Amino acid sequence: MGKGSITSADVARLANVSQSAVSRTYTPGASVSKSTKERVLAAAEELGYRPNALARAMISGQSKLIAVMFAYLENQFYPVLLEQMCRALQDKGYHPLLFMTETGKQDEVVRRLLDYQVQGLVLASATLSSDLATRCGELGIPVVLLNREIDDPVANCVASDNFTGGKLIAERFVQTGRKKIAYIAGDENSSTNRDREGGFLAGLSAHGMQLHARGCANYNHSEAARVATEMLGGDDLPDAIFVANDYMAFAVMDVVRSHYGLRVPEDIAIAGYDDVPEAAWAPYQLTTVRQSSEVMTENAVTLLTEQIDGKRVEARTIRLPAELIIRTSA
Amino acid sequence: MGKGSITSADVARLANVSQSAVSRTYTPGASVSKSTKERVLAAAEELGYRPNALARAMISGQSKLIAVMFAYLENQFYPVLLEQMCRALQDKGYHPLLFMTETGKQDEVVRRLLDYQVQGLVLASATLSSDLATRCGELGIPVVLLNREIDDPVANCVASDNFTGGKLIAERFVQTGRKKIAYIAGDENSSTNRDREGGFLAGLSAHGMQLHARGCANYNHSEAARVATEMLGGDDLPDAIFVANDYMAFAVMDVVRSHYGLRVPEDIAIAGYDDVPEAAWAPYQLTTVRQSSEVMTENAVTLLTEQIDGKRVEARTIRLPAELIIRTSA
DNA sequence: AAGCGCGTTGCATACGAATGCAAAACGTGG
DNA sequence: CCACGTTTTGCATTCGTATGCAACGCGCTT
Repeated sequence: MGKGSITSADVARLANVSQSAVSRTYTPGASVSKSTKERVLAAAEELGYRPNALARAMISGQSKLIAVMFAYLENQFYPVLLEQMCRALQDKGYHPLLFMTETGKQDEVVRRLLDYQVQGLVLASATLSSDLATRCGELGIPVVLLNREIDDPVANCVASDNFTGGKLIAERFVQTGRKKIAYIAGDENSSTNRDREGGFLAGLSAHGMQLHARGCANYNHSEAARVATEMLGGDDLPDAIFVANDYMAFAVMDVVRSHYGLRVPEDIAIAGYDDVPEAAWAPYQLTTVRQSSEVMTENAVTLLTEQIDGKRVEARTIRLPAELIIRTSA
Repeated sequence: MGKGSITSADVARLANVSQSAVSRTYTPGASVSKSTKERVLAAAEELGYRPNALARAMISGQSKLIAVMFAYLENQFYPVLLEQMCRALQDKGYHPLLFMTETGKQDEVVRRLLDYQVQGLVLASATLSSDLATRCGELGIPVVLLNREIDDPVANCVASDNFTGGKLIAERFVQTGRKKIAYIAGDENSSTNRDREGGFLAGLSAHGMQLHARGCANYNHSEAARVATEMLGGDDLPDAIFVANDYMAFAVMDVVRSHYGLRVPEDIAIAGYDDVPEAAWAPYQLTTVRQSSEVMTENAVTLLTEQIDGKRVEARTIRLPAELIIRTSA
């Protein structure tokens, strides 16, 4: 940097104005006459000048940086979310600083992210610790949890109505005459799993039914395959399985068909959650609950920017309506 | 920021030392005695002090920021790459600033990214313009192109040996007795497509064969489905199709089986490129060419950091060996 | 005890842009 | 032509940290 970079002072010299004038030219709403502005811009153009965002951030306290944390990107729901989040932030003039972090090493990561004076924090992947969100809240930087809810009053949450979503799947199973209904859970500690399972069980018991079998696969593809293999290994097979997300549901369907030669949905109905793009693909045609990543992103960014701009202080939780997408798998 | 933030001066006051001493405590290799270092760290701990990375970046010229640009994340190869890139950069003390950008709006994005004084630039997705890389090279910031090659002397490139990869697929088709061989291209302007297709054609003509049909789907899932539908609509069907990447190959397989009721590989062999995780899933079992995202990432980060640290000035191109992964689709 | 050298320390300044304040330029009306 | 109000402008300072330089202290030698 040191050598080649052109500073506002350089531009000022060339344009025969003060450094302040240059600064004001690039500050919307500042007091500069049209003529000096033009001269500054011409000089800037000639030198290839661009204001140093870091210096600007220091003095204005506006880094325009937003930290975005994900635990993993394998589940296809998250890349989509990330892509949209990125574009939405860019459009509003913010810049996403991306962090990937498994549970456990979060403390270090959060410290480093705070070093960069980020103005907000977006947390995705259901498995991130939540007292971390609390800590940031204390420091006064707005936090949005995506696809996860906690009762902490400092964190904003955007999630789909997982309870209702689970219930919709239960009703679908019941209506299509399924009797032996199983559930394969995601991460037991996540709010998404808790709510989806809660809604699902509530839906079943509303019709006087209860779970036939249950397993847990931690939102992991290969674990889901293993759990499904076990679940179908006995002789009292389920005739329907609700899998806590699409990504695991794909693994389950693969086991059901390839390993056990069973048909979906004739022998077993399968349902997932998320409606990732792959759920609509021919081999799966997965019945699922849609979580619109566009809508989630939009809401998250709004919550964040409102707090940054000081338009609102208290955190909010937005629960988006669950929409059942019926395809052939159930 | 303004209010709550604790500065090195605050720590200095509490520890009864100068601000310099605090700074030196956090600068590896600086001259501080053990005793003052301890006092500083104690005071810092008490106040919850952390050095401001932005201020530090300004003066040292080391922002420790790396810009990472992707055009899209739908093709599952890219999220995997991104995740690994992120972790690798984090491990080396760098922080990825993520930008999503379609071709066309790149200029604006690049300008904004340069404002943040990034120390390096990673470009992924085969469809990014390449004179952009040139421009950054001129500004003296190292550039690495992932999964794309250009002949510009300022840009580092890391890609698999796409030519050989394409050739391997051709040989596989020939060896398994395929006669009417088709190709579905990705983006015509991308080096990946050029090389894969080139290698593929070379492989065919080495056995005195030539292409039976050709279409282009721009690395896009739905376009691939459309192109496949057209290609199989006539009465002189191909008996093998090489699709320029896995992501499109899935769409093609879906059309082949669901829309036309043909069997893979009995009626038509299908091959892809990338070996994304989904290629190993039961419904696809796709024969493909592996590009190891770990190895690509590793090489890219090394190239970048070497140039940043000034250990090397000239750019390099690394071509990773192509590995044929044979599954049941071909 | 004086002299030398090395490891520490603080002072002052720099990085590059934003901004409060006062001075200067401008424009208007009397 | 002057007085007054309204922009425009520049000066100086600020953000938080790093670093060259000079001063300092300590231990060791002669």
